Amino acid sequence: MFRIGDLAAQAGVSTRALRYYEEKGLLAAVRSTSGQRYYPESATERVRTIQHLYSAGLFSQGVATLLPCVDAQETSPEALAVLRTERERIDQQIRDLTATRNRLDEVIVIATVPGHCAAAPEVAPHATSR
Amino acid sequence: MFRIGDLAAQAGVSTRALRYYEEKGLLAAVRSTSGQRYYPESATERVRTIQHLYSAGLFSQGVATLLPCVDAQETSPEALAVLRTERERIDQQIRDLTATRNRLDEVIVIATVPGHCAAAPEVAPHATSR
DNA sequence: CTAAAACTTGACGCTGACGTCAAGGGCAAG
DNA sequence: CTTGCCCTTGACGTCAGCGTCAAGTTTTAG
Repeated sequence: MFRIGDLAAQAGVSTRALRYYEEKGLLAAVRSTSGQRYYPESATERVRTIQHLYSAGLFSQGVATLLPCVDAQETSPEALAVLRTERERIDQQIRDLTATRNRLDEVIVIATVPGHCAAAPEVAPHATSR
Repeated sequence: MFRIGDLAAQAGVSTRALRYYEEKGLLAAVRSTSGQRYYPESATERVRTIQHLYSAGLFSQGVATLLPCVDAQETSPEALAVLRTERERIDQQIRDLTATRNRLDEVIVIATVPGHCAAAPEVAPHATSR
């Protein structure tokens, strides 16, 4: 059983974040008689999952809905709808990011390759160096 | 030459956003003697570019640095560093998002396919229905 | 000319995931 | 027992990209 500081160190987040997750119903903790939080080993993994979902653009509400599915394999029909919606959103986001990345790559190539040619891709026919 | 309301409608953003972009040095406007803003046709495209960069996770400062490169093909060495840093960040973000999407897909499959089997992928050998 | 619509600057509000004090309580070591 | 670190709740602060209201000016339509 970890104390909050240990879990924070393990998972690489702040104790404030962990209390915030509890407040949002994302992360439960066993309390000692004096009120101190204790977490099982599995909490580390759960915190990482929470972080992933957050960084995928979900809000606390969405994370709260999807967490039971992701780690307990229990999927309510309501959650399934959220799953599909979020999946689509993430997929779209990936497409947008890929497009933006390609544009940046183009700019980088133009900036680094001296003899650049905007209109013609100028790809080597069938044999590149190495 | 568009007025601010026209440009907002064309680009699908608010007038507030356009003034904000100007404040951040992302979008210049010609001013009439009375102070009203006028934008060239090309502003529509520029606004879309700004939106793309924002949605890729850049802050105003980063957008301001990269904009001259993206639309004028002038890349300072300072900007090139930002380009590469942001490109890496976006690339990492794409990898993270893809991983998260795959996890969601897994949950969706488990939730929708009745006879699910966690350990074995159970892919049909070489002939699926339809 | 006049009224409505669109524009101006200025400034405060909002949202979300925390950061950061503040003021106190708990607990193992010497 | 006391020192010192870790914990508790509570509450206000932050940051970024705008939303929104206010009060006044300008442009456009009839």
